[in-house]
Amino acid sequence: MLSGDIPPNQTIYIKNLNEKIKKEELKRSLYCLFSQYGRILDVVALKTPRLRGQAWVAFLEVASASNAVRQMQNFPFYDKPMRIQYAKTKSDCIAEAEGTLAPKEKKRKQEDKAERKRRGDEGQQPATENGAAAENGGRTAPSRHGNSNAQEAAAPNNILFIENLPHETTSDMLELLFKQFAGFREVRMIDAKPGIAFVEYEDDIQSSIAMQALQGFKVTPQNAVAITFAKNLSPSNSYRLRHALTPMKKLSLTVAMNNPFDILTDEIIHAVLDHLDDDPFTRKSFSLVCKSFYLLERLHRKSLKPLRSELLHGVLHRYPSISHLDLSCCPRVNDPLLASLSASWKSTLRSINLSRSRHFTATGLRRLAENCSFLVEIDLSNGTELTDVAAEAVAEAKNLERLMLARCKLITDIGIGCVAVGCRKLRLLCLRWCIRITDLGVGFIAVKCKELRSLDLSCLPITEKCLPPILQLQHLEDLVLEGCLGIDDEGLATLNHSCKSLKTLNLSKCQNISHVGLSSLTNGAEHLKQLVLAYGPAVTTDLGKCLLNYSRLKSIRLDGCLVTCSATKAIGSWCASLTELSLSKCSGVTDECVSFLVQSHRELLKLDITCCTKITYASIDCITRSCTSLTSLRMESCSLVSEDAFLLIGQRCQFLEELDVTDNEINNEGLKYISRCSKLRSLKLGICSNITDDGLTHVGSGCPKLKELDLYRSRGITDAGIAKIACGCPAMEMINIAYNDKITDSSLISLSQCLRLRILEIRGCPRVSTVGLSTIARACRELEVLDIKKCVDINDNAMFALGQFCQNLRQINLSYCSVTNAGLLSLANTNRLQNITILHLAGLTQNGLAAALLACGGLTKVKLHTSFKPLLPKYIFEHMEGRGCVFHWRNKAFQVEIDPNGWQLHVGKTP
DNA sequence: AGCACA
Repeated sequence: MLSGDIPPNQTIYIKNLNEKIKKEELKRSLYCLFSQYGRILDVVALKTPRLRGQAWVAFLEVASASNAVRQMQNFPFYDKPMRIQYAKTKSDCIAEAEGTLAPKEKKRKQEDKAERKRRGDEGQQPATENGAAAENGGRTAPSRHGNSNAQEAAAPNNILFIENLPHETTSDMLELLFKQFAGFREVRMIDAKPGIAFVEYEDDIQSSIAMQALQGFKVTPQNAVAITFAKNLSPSNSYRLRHALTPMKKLSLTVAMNNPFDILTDEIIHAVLDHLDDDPFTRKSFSLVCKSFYLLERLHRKSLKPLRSELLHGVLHRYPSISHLDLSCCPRVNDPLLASLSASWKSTLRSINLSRSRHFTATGLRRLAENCSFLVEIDLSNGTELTDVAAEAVAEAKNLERLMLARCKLITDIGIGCVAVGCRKLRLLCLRWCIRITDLGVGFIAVKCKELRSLDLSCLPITEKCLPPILQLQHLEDLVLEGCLGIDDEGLATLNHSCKSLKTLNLSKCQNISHVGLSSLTNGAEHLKQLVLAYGPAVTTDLGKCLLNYSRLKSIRLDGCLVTCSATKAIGSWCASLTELSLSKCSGVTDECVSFLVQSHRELLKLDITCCTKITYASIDCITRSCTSLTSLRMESCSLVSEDAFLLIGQRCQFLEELDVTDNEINNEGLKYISRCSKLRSLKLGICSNITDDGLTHVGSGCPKLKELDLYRSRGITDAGIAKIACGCPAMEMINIAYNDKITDSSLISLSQCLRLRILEIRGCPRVSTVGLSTIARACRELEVLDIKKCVDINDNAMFALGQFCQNLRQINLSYCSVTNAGLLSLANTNRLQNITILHLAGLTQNGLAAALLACGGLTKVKLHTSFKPLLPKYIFEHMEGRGCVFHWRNKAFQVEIDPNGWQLHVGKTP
């Protein structure tokens, strides 16, 4: 090791530091960097010819120093790898703390230094006598820096000296000003000397903070106060200053002078960072505050979602503590990359998402599983090329708790058998669409992995034969058997076990299971909370009665089922109340059913009655009367519900956060009432042709929290309505105003106030142009998804603006716009573009397209017109597909214009 | 490469 023969020491010695970094910054950064290993007593760095590029960090504990020597060895710090050893001698601050720093020793040290200096300087400086050299050096030092003693600032202390006060200032006035800061003690003024004052705080840090905050404060327009530390301290204060400050406090004080944030301890900053974890933008702003925040953020960062795999190599060393790696934006992840990341984050990596990545094999997975022994989660969904060898490699991850293998269609019972043997700690396993896995593999899993909590077996060719061991799992809470057509009533009747721990059961699309099978399967499942029976057999009275066995049931989804009225009456006659009920697309649901249900489930929070086409005003009356705490109501296409029903929603359901009334008869009066729901976050008003700007005005003034608004084909609206929305809903993240022919640039200009806008759909708005979109691009820098299909007046200039300002753009549909080669190419500047659709761009040539495709390095999905296929050189496809991009070809004919009376499009001929 | 505390 680099520490060589030097015995362990509380202090570490670091060399090969970047000599360009200023001393104070270097000390501060070292402090930040090393405080992860323990309490630091002092950081020493000097810029003298002999000592530049080196530093000492003194820890309270030897163990901290040892860890620092080992773990930070060669850590790239200001672009240079640090070389770390134990220090050869004891630091003075430690000797002082131990009470062993004798004055004698100090003197001896000084002499040593003088001696060395003399020897080192031979030939360059005339030799001087020992004592004289030492003393002289001490005295001349300040004058070298060009500061006379008289002008030199006093050392930081607890008393501030205030100058340039208006003569009429009283101590009361000053007290008011200075007592806002913690630690305030008193103001002292001298009658004979107007214009100055002394303000005392409890300690130097508190006085420093007040100084920072009030420096230059204008008491009157002419009197900006000047604050310095007081110079002539009373004897008691000067004693305090000499003895109360530990070396570390001195350091943090010097630091506080430059940056007020630096007086925060690392623990506090880490606690702040813990709360920022899921928001990349906040973290980014955080690390831009100052260099030490930047550094700490790097060290603290635990999750990473790189936009491209090429970028990953560069950050392997930058972020030493990554535990969660999301590679879902990286279509190409090869074995060497898996090997190097698993080497870098060997002891930290706990979770990795490879669900959208390809080009790796069992070899890479094996390295991952072997290196990262703390790995608990791997998402390999969509690994359609992965075989049993890959599953065998995954089985090396002995601590794995969550494994997602959805659509790994080549993996068989053999592969899953390896996983069962290797990963005994599995708690969650998703085998959805692993169509080669049969009863054998599933049964084996259930026998071996006793810790399983959650098991997804959707669409597997399994039968009831694999169920007995599954139902014996002691902790199983979540079982998904969606689309398992091999399981039927007859088979289920053979079961004699029940799973008591089961909390959620999903039997959607299980056409062969009726209430008979359901009760055999859930016999004794007294903790069942959620039941999904969507798209299954008819919901009959018997089924309804069967549900009565589960007294703790909170949520039922019956989407797409034929529901009889008597069945809903049975469901309605429970004593306990459901919180979530979905009846979307249930044919057979009438007002009578709904009324019955909601009257006995008054605690309902979420209700979905999408496409319950028979219900009317009466249902809405009943729902809103009974379920006043409703937070989500989805009722798209309930076309018999009359316009006055919507008033009731606004009057009675003040807690609504989500409302979908797409394709309903709602009018402005209804919107007026609905805008009383001030908690509304999502409002869908697509194809609501009765609403106009008046209605939107109400929404704009009543729903300040709105994040999502859908006005697709709500053809009564104009720019004036959008202006009210833009003004009243600053939190807006997603807006759809597609196919509204009255919308112009003016709407886009108003929407540019919504700085958090992420998704903008203006497809088929023929009157918007480059001007409007460029304004959006300049203002809404978080834009991720943009649909401008058929906006024929949008041209290259708008693309230039997007390329310049919208660095987060992920997805764009440009079909039928007036964009040409140059505009398309400029989108490559956004760096993050993954998904692009271009059918019919008149100004685009094959060379322009080829150049743009190559330039947009992060593309994962490209939708093009078939006519381009033979025109592009073959190597383009090879190259793009090699990078992980998938091409989708469409052969739609050129569509000329939008039918002003509806959404049927005239189909014209190709140009 | 270089081990100090100003």
